[in-house]
Amino acid sequence: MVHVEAARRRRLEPDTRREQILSVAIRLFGEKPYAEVSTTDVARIAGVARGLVNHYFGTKKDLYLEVVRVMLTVPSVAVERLAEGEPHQRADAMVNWFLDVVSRHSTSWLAAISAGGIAGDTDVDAVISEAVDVAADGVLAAFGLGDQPPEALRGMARSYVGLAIYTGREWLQRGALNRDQVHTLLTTTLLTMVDQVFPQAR
Amino acid sequence: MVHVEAARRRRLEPDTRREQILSVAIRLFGEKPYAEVSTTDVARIAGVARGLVNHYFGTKKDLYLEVVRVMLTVPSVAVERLAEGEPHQRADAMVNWFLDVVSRHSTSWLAAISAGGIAGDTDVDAVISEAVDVAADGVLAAFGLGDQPPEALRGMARSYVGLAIYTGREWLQRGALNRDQVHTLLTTTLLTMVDQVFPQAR
DNA sequence: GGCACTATTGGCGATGTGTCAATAAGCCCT
DNA sequence: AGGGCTTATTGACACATCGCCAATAGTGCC
Repeated sequence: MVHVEAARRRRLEPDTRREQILSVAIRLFGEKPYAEVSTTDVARIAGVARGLVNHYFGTKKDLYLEVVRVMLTVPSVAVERLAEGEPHQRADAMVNWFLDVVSRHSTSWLAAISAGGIAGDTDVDAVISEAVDVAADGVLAAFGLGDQPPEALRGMARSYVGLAIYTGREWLQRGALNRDQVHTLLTTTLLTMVDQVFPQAR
Repeated sequence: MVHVEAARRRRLEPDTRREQILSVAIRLFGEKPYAEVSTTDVARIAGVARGLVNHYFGTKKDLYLEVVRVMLTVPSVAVERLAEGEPHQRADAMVNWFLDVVSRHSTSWLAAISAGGIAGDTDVDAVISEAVDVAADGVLAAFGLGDQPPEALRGMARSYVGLAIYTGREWLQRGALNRDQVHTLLTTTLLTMVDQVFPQAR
């Protein structure tokens, strides 16, 4: 006779348990949109009572914010290494780096990006906006505009990042563009913006 | 003594009632994000039983889709009028038209755009994506590339629209850019893309 | 004025979420 | 080894929202 264990309750280190639940949440939110993932699902798959999820992460949205944060956390590159050579080379290197990162984590990246607002949700927007800020500052730094940039300049850089994001989706999600096309589009526009647009925001 | 009417039930034409409820929904979804608007709110403000909302619009998301559709429906311009003159003039006219439309309906436009996915919700994405398609086709038409464009070209045009959207937010929501700066950014990048990027997608 | 059509209501059942007191797992100390 | 204590974990309660549907009552028509 098979011995059916009554799934005894196990007690883990808070950090361990927290991370375990988080990994389950990352997987689920990567598969289905926010509304279609219930904390009950997360708890059940993690083999845990639903109350525990709330205990560790507070509200469901808090958990989701944590997930998006992780998904958008990108191996921060040594930006200094990009800030070398001709402008054309810098743009090329930066775009390549972006495309590498994005294509490597494509599914989770797409999920996180298209989380752009739980229909305008303030908190989620803030998290994404922060990630965009980091990327934009990276762009500016690569062209030696990194220290104390005026707000307008940062706005323009963020716009460019927005273009990169949108074009990335066009490549990875829609499949309307291939990597080469995305590459030319992004390098070309980046160079024109650095040359002709950025100077307008002194 | 004040005569307190017992709010008698009133019977309207289905079309009228539907539109009345829809207008309330448009207002509410323009003010708060999706999750913070309940069909109960909509019904109460419309002075109607909640069941009626479901009766006319089906599910809550269906109602929301309808709202986003209306918000994104833009006075379609006579594109032909944009397709005149030098490329620089065409770009200028197109960007100006976009900025006019967007600034006029700024609040509802922002709400609809930042609805970009109820965290990746498929249906909402489809509606927004459709609006982007229309705009992208407009861009192509303005430069005489409108008939039977290859999919890659449409993808590039959509990317540009994505840039425009993102830059618009940077202007109207963040306030990091002023209209002039947005204008130069969009015209400059549009011209480079038409000149140097679009040709790559034959 | 009565009747039929149907717009409108109100309540039921199901699902999901946050909270909190009760429970028990596992370590420490004797 | 065993009893006690900390606290990780549970389970249930209260509340909100949603979709659905039979019952109700305006309103125009004969």
